[in-house]
Amino acid sequence: MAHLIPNFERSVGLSAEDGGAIEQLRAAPTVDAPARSDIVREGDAPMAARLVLSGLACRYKDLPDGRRQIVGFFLPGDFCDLNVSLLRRMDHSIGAITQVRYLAIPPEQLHGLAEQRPRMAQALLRHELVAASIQREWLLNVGQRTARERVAHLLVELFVRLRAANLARGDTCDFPLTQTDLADATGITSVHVNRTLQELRRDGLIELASRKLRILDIERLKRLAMFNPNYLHLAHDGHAPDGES
Amino acid sequence: MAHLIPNFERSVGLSAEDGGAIEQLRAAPTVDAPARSDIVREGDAPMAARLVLSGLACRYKDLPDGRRQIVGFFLPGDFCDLNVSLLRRMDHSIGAITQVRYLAIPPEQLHGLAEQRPRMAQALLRHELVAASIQREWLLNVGQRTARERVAHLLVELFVRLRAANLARGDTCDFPLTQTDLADATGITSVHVNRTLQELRRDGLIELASRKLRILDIERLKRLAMFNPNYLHLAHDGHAPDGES
DNA sequence: CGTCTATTTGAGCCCCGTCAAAGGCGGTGG
DNA sequence: CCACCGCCTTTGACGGGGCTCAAATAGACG
Repeated sequence: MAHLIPNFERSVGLSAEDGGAIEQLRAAPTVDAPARSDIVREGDAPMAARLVLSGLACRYKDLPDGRRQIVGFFLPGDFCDLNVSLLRRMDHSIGAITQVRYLAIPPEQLHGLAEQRPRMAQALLRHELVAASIQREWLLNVGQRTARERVAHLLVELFVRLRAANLARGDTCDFPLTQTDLADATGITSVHVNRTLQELRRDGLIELASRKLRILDIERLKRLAMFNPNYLHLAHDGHAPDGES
Repeated sequence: MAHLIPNFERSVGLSAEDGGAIEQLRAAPTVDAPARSDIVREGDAPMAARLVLSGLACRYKDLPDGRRQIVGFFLPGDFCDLNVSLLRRMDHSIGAITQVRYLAIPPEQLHGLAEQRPRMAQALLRHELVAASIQREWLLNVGQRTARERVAHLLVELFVRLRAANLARGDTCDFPLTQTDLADATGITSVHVNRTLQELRRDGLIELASRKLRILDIERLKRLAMFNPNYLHLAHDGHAPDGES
């Protein structure tokens, strides 16, 4: 587990001197959620912020008749619902795709941490801003791109994020999403996701089988998806604290 | 203009005792943007947070080939890009639908305010969380609902938000959006928006003409749209400050 | 009263959804 | 080691919701 917290540090832009903050976080209880279980349901009262240590989770919303939209994925190092104690009811659900291990951080601990360590608070806020930016790109994806472009874009995004989290090796990464998951995330049918994936395979862009994704031609895939990495804000280039560039 | 800042206070959940903070905000320069102009372009370095005083603005993203997705609307009292100084480049654009008057608040002023007045900081954070929640509902809207449902949902949301901002009279409100705007916000074609609006009119649900919207049957419209108001978090029911309910 | 933008209408068709069933694959137990 | 089971993937036929292209009409504004 030790290697997973650094993953969070990087994603959040903390340097080693903030290690003490990390130590405090590790005091929070670790929880395991089985694959395909719900971690939080819409309508619940928010109980804790969650820091994903391992596994893949998603945030989703559904309609009374069963239609379901995945609105985001949580990779190891990602926070769910950081500031959730400011709102009374959850407006979305969180589900585990694979088995998920996470830290359940009580609101008081989070508040205390934020007050003691302003840079930590800033880093957490930044993390939320990036999440909101990704949400916007998804809306563009679902609203404007064709099925091919949508699937390609999602694959590229996940691959880039997994690589940034050190969870890819070369051009390959684990890929636990089913085609139904991809369908719910892109707003197309699982049947059509299947045909779209076959096209991408036929065009020599990807390999995808038995939960492994291999990107054969990332440049062509990015062009097809009109992928502009800016929205991920991967470079930590905001206000560099204390003048260190 | 005096009546517009209270509109912001309510939307953000501040009580009268925070009036001093409001006064400080009014020190920021007021700017007018002409209708149909861009206020911020994707790729710009973020310069200031903006508090809309009057008019209607939107946040949008576009693709290299011209396709465009509106990802949110800013009503009077709404903040754009509150914490934008934490990210180096804008990942989206902001455009004025009508003429828009806003306060341009420099980052330093905002930071100072947040430090002096923790309740203000909390209120601003809450505002951002609600904006993120609305984004998620939009993704559900565009990803899962049919054209009829999408348009109905957007109309209900805008009406409810305008009413909450005291910008509706009875069942009627100003509605400056063109059918092209509605199309860009819902991910359908303007031609199809037109036909969809005609259906809603034929079914006795709305009247919409010459920039005026009238809701004839809000309950039926909500049912059609599967509108669940939770996501707007309109009741200020988070941490009630200092025990006042 | 001309110009510009927004709305409306029509015809044709294609992308993607629906429904249904078959096949593959991993896990489990006998 | 095989048989079975559940889930996921794949395939086919068909239909329809929404897109495209194009042009006509209606309003807004000077």
